[in-house]
Amino acid sequence: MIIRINEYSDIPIYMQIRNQIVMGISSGELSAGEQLPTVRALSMEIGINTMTVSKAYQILKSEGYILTDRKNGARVRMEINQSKSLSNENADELRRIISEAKISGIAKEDFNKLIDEMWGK
Amino acid sequence: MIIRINEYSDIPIYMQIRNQIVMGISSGELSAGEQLPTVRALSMEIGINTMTVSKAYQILKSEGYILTDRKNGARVRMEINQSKSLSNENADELRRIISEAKISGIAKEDFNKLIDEMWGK
Amino acid sequence: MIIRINEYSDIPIYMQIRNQIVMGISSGELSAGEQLPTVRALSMEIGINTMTVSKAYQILKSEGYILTDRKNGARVRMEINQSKSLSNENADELRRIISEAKISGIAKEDFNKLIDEMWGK
Amino acid sequence: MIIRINEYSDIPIYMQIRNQIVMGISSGELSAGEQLPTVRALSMEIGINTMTVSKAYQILKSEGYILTDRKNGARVRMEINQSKSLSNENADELRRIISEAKISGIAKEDFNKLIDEMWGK
DNA sequence: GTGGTCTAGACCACG
DNA sequence: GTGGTCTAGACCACG
Repeated sequence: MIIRINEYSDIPIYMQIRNQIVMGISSGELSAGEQLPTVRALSMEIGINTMTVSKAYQILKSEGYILTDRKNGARVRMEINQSKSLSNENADELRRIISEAKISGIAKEDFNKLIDEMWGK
Repeated sequence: MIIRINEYSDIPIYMQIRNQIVMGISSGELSAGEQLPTVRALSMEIGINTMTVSKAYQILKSEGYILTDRKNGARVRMEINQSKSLSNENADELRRIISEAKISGIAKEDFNKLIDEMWGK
Repeated sequence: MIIRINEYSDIPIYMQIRNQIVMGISSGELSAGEQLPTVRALSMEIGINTMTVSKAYQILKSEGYILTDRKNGARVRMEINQSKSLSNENADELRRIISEAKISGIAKEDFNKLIDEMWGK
Repeated sequence: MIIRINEYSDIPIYMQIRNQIVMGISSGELSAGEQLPTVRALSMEIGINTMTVSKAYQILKSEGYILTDRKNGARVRMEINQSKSLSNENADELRRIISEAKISGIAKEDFNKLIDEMWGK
């Protein structure tokens, strides 16, 4: 899995890493139980500090997406907690995005199509 | 229109103001041409620095949502640019939210229902 | 409130800080809404790096014990979530401690007295 | 006696082994003088490095819980030192746990009941 | 002035 | 070899 950092983004690097790994898990690009690159390997690959990668991994761990053990590094968790609901933050964000979509003149059916595409088959 | 600030949110206050005004425009609570409160009035009402409100208005202006002139203060723009598409940032955010929704076990039809509710009739 | 770091402890410094603040809240030494020292002030006071203090505060924040805002720094949260149960980790620790207490020959009534003292009137 | 290792726990494996053996002694599952499995046998059984098991046994020996000799391997000590008091570390941990229990809204009588259950009849 | 982010570099426990 | 911890120092956004 390739992580791409946008150094000009307002989103902190550790959060970009976190987000891309979550999206990789969601898309199936990273499968349950799969090994993630080591903190050192990933930090060298994308040219950032190990602390920054480590912070991303710790967030993913605290969110229950990955597990780390001392021997093997980090792996995607086999059973991720299925809350079956959006976090309040994500719900707020979604409301904001929908508001902006409506103002920009996107039709409801086009927005639905966009969601379908992003969700995947 | 009432603006509610969460001073402990990770979202900067100026961005909370900006977001709520955009959502007000989108919902129709703020209509085209409608006068916004002055920077001074709004800052007093929500108990924050005028600079913070001013920053929110500047962003809204640069995004094309409002117009300001010295005489009349700020007003909702009559014709907001209808790009008919999401910004790259919003598209990225939407992808992230959908990813997290999928991992959390939300069914596609339930997500669609949520979108419908948020979008409004 | 005075924070004391034991540099020889196996417990990481950020965790010692976190623990002492939690105990301060529990004992009432830190009351709801009370201002915590700034990251910089506390790090200077106890002679450690700001990052280490910052990590302690971030953990306390994520656990719901404190709130931070950009203007005023960190404060004890007014309503802390009342789960009314021990975490699994704390329950495991408690079981281990009780086992060791029993082996060391502590009588049940003496252990109860110890709990009473620690709990406070 | 069955040892269960959680490879993802923050508690080092050697400490998990140490803890479970101490709890086994405390509960009576391991009786005074009873033979422990050899380092080699236990390490194979739970699928970990012999060094890790060896470290656990060394700690148990230094704490006075077991005796080792080349001929007979490790055995539970006949008379374990009865200090009749908690170690400083355990007392600190207990204070921390009680603090968190109080904050989480657990009533004193419920905490006492929990202690009773964990202590056993 | 406040917390948040990031780096370069170091050391350590674990296994 | 792995992640975890910590430092000294810097810069930044927010308000």
